Amino acid sequence: MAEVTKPLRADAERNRRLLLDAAAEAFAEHGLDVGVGEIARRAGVGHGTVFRRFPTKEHLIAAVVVDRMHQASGLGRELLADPDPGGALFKLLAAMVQAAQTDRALFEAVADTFLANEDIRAAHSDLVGVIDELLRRAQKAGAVRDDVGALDLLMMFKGVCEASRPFNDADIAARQLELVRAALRPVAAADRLQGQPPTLDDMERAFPRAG
Amino acid sequence: MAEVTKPLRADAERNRRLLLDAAAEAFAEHGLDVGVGEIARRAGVGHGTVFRRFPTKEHLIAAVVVDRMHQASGLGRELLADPDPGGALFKLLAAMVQAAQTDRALFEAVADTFLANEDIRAAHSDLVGVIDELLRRAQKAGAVRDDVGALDLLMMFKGVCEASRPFNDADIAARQLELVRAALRPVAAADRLQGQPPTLDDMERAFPRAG
DNA sequence: GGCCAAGCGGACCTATCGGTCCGCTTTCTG
DNA sequence: CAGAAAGCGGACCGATAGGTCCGCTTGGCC
Repeated sequence: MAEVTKPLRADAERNRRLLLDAAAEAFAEHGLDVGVGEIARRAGVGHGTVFRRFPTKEHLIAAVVVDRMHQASGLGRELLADPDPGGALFKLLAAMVQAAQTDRALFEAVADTFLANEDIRAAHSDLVGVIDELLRRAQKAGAVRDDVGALDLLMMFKGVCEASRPFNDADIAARQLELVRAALRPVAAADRLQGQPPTLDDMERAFPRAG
Repeated sequence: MAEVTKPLRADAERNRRLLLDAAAEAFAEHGLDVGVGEIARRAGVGHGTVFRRFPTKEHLIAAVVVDRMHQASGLGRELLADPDPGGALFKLLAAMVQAAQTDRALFEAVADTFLANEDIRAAHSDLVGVIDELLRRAQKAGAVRDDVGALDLLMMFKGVCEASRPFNDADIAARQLELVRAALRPVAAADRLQGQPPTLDDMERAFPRAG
């Protein structure tokens, strides 16, 4: 996980970025099944180069995923300063939904096998942390019911992405997000959810550490 | 689309069922990427047999999907007689969520390329029709906000499935479904959704007919 | 019971994928 | 500027997938 990376040579670093971008683009267009060859071609490098930088294809995917997650948590941190707690939370969700519409394929990766990857786990925990802060702020302000947790939110977010993905239509995604908003409105005591919100531990259980 | 199928020979018909069941099981366990060989082995037939009955692997997948969709719309029709309109709607959704938790992989298929398959399209339209009836009943009874459509529902359903899938935990899925229920509660005029519910035509646009 | 179409299954083909290897080139350092 | 280390890329490999073919078997009908 994020070793002490000695600096790459200039050309190597440049190619690394080219590859990450090309990979993100290729995954967005054709799903995770695009061949490494196609990615290399887009990046304008030999496909041997891919495997020197990323030991396996999974490593490459993981690197792209981590990249995107960092973007999201970065935005989330900025939004912590937003004067409108409820609005800030939904701004983040909206941005994530939009990003996800481009990077559809990556969410497959996160969900399926790759949470076994330590880098992704770390980036994911970080993101959950940020969302948690935004959520608590929104709850304290009375903008969101207080019987839901960050993971509930993240799951609903994922739901919106997956549900609206095939339409590839921003309006439809926005409509679904609006329904999420409705689901999150404060409710009468009688309508509160049973049980506790899922936790990161629940996820750990669902994704046992590699091995 | 559902040609006038001349009856199969007895052994062929038996093998067809064996294959469909084996395929459903294999897809559930290992995702859509299981080899045709593995499916054939489970069914206890040679893998050449698979390709005689289903010209390509996609046809096999489509057949399994159609099977499941018919089950859902069948249940939906029964529920139309349920004295509690709101409850009936959610009973169907709950059953579908549960089924989807087993047949995770199949939903991939529906979403991605396979709505290009005519059989699936037909089964899907039928299911949407049933859900639409159940939904209108529930709306007329005041159990559900009336600014959502059947496809809104189906999308949220899909969202719940996808979101809770990796947890593989019925409680978590139920919790998400409860949040959907919250989203569907009647709302004040000010909180109504903008625009119209998505229609089957929107889907047609998103999934152009094969060609 | 005998004939024949329908069905069967596994050997086989081909394409493609992830991944390795090695001779050549580029960058960095002293 | 020169030598060494790092990087490069494409030929190559093995595995595995979906799909075809054809000699043999089986079930259905007169």
